[in-house]
Amino acid sequence: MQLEKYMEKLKLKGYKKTPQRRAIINALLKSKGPTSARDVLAAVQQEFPGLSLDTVYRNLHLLAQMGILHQIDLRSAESSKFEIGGGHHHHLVCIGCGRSVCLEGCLVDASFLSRAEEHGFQLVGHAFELYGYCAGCQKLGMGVSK
Amino acid sequence: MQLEKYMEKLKLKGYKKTPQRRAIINALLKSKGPTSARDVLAAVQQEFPGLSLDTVYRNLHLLAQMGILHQIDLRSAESSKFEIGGGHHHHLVCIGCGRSVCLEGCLVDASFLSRAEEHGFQLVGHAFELYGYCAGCQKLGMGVSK
DNA sequence: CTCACTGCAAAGGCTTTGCAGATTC
DNA sequence: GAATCTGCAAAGCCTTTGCAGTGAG
Repeated sequence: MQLEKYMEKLKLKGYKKTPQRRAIINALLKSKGPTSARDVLAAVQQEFPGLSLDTVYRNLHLLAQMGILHQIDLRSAESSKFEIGGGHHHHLVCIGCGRSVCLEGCLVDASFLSRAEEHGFQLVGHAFELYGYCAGCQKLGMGVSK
Repeated sequence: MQLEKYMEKLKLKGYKKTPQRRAIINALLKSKGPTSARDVLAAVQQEFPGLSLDTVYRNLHLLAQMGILHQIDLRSAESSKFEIGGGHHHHLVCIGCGRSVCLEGCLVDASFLSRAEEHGFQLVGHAFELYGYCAGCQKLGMGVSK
């Protein structure tokens, strides 16, 4: 069970195990892919009706700071998204209509990782996005003329 | 001269060559790496004191929609950033202190590009970021304990 | 002369912060 | 009992939108 592992991690750092926190982490674990603060609130709503958006934000930042989750800002998104653990989802974002497609798999280049280590970094995650025009938008003449 | 090439591209699409537009594109060309709307405004300020932030936003979106520049939202940044042309800068972002380091070079994986094409996308750019803890923050005990 | 563009001002949306009370340990 | 955490409310920022006047073609 991942949930309790994370709660324990928080406790070790002097943070408290509150039911709200537990619900938020649980929502993130159940969600697949990038999740916004509002998404979390919605997911937790039925199990925890009184939870406020402020609390979600505060916990999201705390968890991100601890490396439990990392924040990724998708170009197409209207708000910041967070992703827990190691599930990698990369995106193909259309500049024309804003729609995005998920690409399975992950291209982690070993040379890049080693370069990160040269800088003394301890890596916890990454994000990769491709930008372009989808087929539909190209038909509408939005693409780059060659 | 890149500037006039872009202005011409705009004209072809029916957009007008305004001095404000020229100043904005010029600022982006001179800037190295990701630039925010406010950065552009500041850069243009001395050459074009009256330029408004709204105009910067509108032009940034227009240029992004045309594929002249692409928008990247860096996790560490407080606002959206735009990058012109094909100069690739990837980043190593510290979760602890928010500082980021530029990584030269670019890992464009051929298999990813071909997968984008399978979706019918016409690519114009991409962004890649690594998240972790810098040496300083690890010393402060912010890293992930093993 | 027409259509696009700019500035101004106001509104919108996401996110953060201050504070008092409740909760964990 | 002490320190953290939550909710509420308000403020802060970045960004977008409406509108009238200006400017390019």
